[in-house]
Amino acid sequence: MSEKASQLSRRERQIMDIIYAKGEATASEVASGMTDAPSYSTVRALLRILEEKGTLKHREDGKRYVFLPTEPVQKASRSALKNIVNTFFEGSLVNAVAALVDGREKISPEEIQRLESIIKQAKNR
Amino acid sequence: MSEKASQLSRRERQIMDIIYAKGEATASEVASGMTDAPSYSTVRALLRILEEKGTLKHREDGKRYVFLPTEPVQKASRSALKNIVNTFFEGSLVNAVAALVDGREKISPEEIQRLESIIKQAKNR
DNA sequence: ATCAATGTGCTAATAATTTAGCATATTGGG
DNA sequence: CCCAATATGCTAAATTATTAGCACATTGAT
Repeated sequence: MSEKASQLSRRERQIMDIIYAKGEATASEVASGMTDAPSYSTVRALLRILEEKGTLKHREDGKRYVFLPTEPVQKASRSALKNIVNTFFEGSLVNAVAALVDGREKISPEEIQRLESIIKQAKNR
Repeated sequence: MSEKASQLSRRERQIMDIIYAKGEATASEVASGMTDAPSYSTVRALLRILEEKGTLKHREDGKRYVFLPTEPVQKASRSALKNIVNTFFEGSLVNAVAALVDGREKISPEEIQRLESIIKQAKNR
């Protein structure tokens, strides 16, 4: 289990999710992305805390700060998936995929094709 | 996005994960499942809070309470997967599956076979 | 039948999170 | 040139979450 991720508080996670989804974001973008956003000031405070914790970093774009995750999205996403597979699917990759596919109304032929090629690739490894 | 789930605090989520993984659990089982467990008393307090929130319910087994999720595991797992797909994979099922498969060292022939049949089923729907 | 082990219920203190406010700097438009 | 808009830095209050303690009930073993 990724200990670090679960150390984040409710708001902190919410913010990280937004930033991961967007790739990177300014304080006001983060605020806009929250349905139940607190004040701008509060969002900035949380961003600062996340930066202190090392979860986020920022670059400067003119006078604004653009925040981005310290941990690359790929690593974070795999760790999140692994958590779910362990929590809900007893570690079974296949069961997780089944749930993903079943959860979908319909899957386009293009998607089917890509799924098939993913499996084909996995086969010869 | 599942709003309810993200309302849970750090400890609350930790407990829910344990209970989802086990299906159901007593207070002491939950405590055992936590690497950094606080006192038994604390765990019980959290279980009570989760029950007040409606996230958990319990049945009585002799004198003990056995706690189980209000929301069935299937529903919770799909909602968790959906969250991840939206947060990290721009809503793309296929990309999520790719990450799941890539994240694995090796996949057994049996697993490959099951994956293939999952896709076959999805195809004719 | 008594005592240790293990359970629940309730309460209260401490720690962490969440919140907003004020001071101040920079930029672009009128 | 000056002001509104939008930014950051810092601080402190308010709310939540986390924690443990005590009182009491039940069960099983000696």
